[in-house]
Amino acid sequence: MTGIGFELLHSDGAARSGVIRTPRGDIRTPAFMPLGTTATVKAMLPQSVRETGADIVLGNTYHLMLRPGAERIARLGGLHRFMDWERPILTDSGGFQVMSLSKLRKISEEGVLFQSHIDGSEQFLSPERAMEIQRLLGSDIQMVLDECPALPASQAVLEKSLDLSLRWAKRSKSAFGDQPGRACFGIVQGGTLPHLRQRSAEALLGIGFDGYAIGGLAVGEGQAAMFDTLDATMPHLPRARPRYLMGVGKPDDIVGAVLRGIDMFDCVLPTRSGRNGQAFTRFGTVNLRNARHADDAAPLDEQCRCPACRRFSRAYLHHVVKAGEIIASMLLTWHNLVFYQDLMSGLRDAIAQARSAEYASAIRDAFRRDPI
RNA sequence: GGAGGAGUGCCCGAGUGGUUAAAGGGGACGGACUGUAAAUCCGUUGGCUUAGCCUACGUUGGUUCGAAACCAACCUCCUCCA
Repeated sequence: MTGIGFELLHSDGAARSGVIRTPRGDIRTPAFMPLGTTATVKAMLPQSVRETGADIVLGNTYHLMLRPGAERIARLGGLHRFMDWERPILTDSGGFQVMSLSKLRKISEEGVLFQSHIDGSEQFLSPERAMEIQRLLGSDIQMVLDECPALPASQAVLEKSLDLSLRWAKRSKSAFGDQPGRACFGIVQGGTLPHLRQRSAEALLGIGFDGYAIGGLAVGEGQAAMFDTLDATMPHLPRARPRYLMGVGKPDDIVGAVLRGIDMFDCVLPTRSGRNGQAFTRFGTVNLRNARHADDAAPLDEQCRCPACRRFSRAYLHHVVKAGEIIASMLLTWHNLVFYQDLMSGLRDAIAQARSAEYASAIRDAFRRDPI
């Protein structure tokens, strides 16, 4: 294997904790990876992102291809130096944009023709080009180009989509080639259909990847269906490789997935919700826009270590959210990333102590309760 | 003192006879957000016994089948002239 190392440290039922070792640093798993789609974790300085406990962040092939351009980033010394994040970076391939920008693209066997959402220009992304871009960026973990279908979808649609994704996976792996110290992950698709998930996983294993992602979930199927799909998929993934549930999720989604053996997560929620006035806390979600916080001198969570909680009142956070001040985005993003990272470290500890089910149950309860 | 102009729902502001409980914006209140077209988007915002009724467009009175809209007087504000 030319990629990266993965060391399992503890397991507790299906849940496991470990370390992914890369030349740019270790990634403690289960890991939450903040999104830095356009070469920035929005509203955060890289050093602050690190201080939340993040070992790795994401970048995005499609977005960076459009602006500022992969070749430009390469000329400027690569994505790590460009965005001042010297630790590992995982790049998504643009597969998610095949769904999220579905009105602005055409799929063919060869690849995806996007109409740029920025200036309308045509941009062609093939599996080969997606991998070339990720190599130019200097990505440590590169994702194959896939098609992420929205759910619900018919079996015929899912099957056709899956087959295309598998052909693209093979081309992606081939284009990835041999990059010492860097990894290439395959992406399992198949909607919520167990037999398709199995077929996808087995085909990807046949190609051989450094890690296996599960894509196409949390796209409208609901949590129960998502968990069922995980239950059906996990047995077909090798124990010795990292498993990455793409785009997930809410705290209780993550906890449920960790219990099922997932090692890696990414999601816009902590950052986007932070910019939209919502905080994730051990009491559940708190909407700082709500009037009930206006006179509340107490911190968001007196036990939280983040600056928003240590130095400001709920009343202040409410005020800056309502006033649309930039510091509101900064503070709530910071808080949410700290919450997510502490959630992950709590899970890692719980797994090491063989009490992950208990920990998970507490998190689920918090997010069922009305927020305080 | 004279001549013009204006007063609309929490605020600003459209509307000059019926399709107006009254556009639009803001504010307020609430909701959503899951590999980021998102510092975004959506809903509500007079009252009630809510398929309806009542109260509302400075005040009062009038014209009309019908008035936020037309007329008169009054009140308040603005501009210009003396």
